[in-house]
Amino acid sequence: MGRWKPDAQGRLAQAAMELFSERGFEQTTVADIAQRAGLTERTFFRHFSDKREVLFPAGTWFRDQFVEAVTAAPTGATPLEAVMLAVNAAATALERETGRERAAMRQRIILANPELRERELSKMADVAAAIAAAQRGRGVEEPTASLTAELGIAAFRVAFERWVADGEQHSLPELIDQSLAGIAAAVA
Amino acid sequence: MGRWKPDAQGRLAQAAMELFSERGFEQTTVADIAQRAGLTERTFFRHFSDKREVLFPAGTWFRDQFVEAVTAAPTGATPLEAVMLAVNAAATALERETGRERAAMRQRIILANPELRERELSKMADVAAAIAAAQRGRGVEEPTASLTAELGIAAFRVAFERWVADGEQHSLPELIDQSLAGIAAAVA
DNA sequence: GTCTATAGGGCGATAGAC
DNA sequence: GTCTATCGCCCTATAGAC
Repeated sequence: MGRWKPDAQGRLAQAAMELFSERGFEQTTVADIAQRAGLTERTFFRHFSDKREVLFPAGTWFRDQFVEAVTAAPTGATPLEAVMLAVNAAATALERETGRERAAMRQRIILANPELRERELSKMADVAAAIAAAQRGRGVEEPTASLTAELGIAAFRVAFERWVADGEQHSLPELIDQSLAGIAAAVA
Repeated sequence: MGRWKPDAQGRLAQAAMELFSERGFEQTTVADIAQRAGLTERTFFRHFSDKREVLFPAGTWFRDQFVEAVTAAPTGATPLEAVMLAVNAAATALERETGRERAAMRQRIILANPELRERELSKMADVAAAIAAAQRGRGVEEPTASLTAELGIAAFRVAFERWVADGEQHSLPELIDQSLAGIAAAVA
């Protein structure tokens, strides 16, 4: 046994989720979170650059799912096909690793607060930029690289919102397919 | 002449743009902005809910350009056509009312700071949500309403970034057309 | 207009792990 | 010895309360 209890970051993230659910993001101070995790305020800021970031402890994991799938797409795949593969891969990984219940709880917290909504949008924009860069790495030129990346993120966003809605029965990859089909139908 | 100099909000916005350009967003305090505008810190927060908002003094004007154009689209127009009309109308209005130079300066400030980038993304997400609502008002069903809205915003975003880039010669509506054509080509 | 709580950064001290 | 996680205390600016 070390001097400190293990996984300080995980305990902070867990405590934050609980407190944000119980009394809301605004009504929870960083000191509250740290206290519940058995740590101090100062330590919180060593693990997370700001209070919102505690809801995104996965770092670049999510973004990496997209980037790796784009990079691994067959050489013959069109730019849009590469993005479609990536969105599907990321959706499958998210459903497997996080699960619908936890994703829905996290989404409820985020939607309840404008600051958290902003941070979520920022993370998705980072993903879009990373996808565009990966596309350029496969030889796709601008503006196609950015446009297909934005298209993929748009499809993901719409599918995700439906996935976490009450009463939704379909799996995330199924909803992604519906999103992508909807885009194709709208443009046709 | 009234008791106060006119257009307090405009003076605050102008002072903020200058100071953010000169020394950056972080290095500028609200007190600095208020002082340059000849007002107090307290007055700043009566006009803008937070420090970032001073870069978005137009309120809902920008969003309204999209919504009005979607609502005014001919009944026969497809969902995507309605969005295309709206994006073009908003681009034309922006180029006319703001101009490329001022838009580019504002964009430089925003890109230099993550907090401002987040706020910008949030505003664009508000526009997308408003477009989707206007589409539903025309009888377009989900998820098509949201997907076409996201598509339009994606086209606008990519075109806008090119427009404010150094050395760009095309007008914003021209770049919008290229974006929309790029989407059609990628999906075809 | 004044007062105050909280976010969040700077810096140094501490005490394990190695 | 070095490295790293934790804590303590100081500070300022934001932003909301009164």
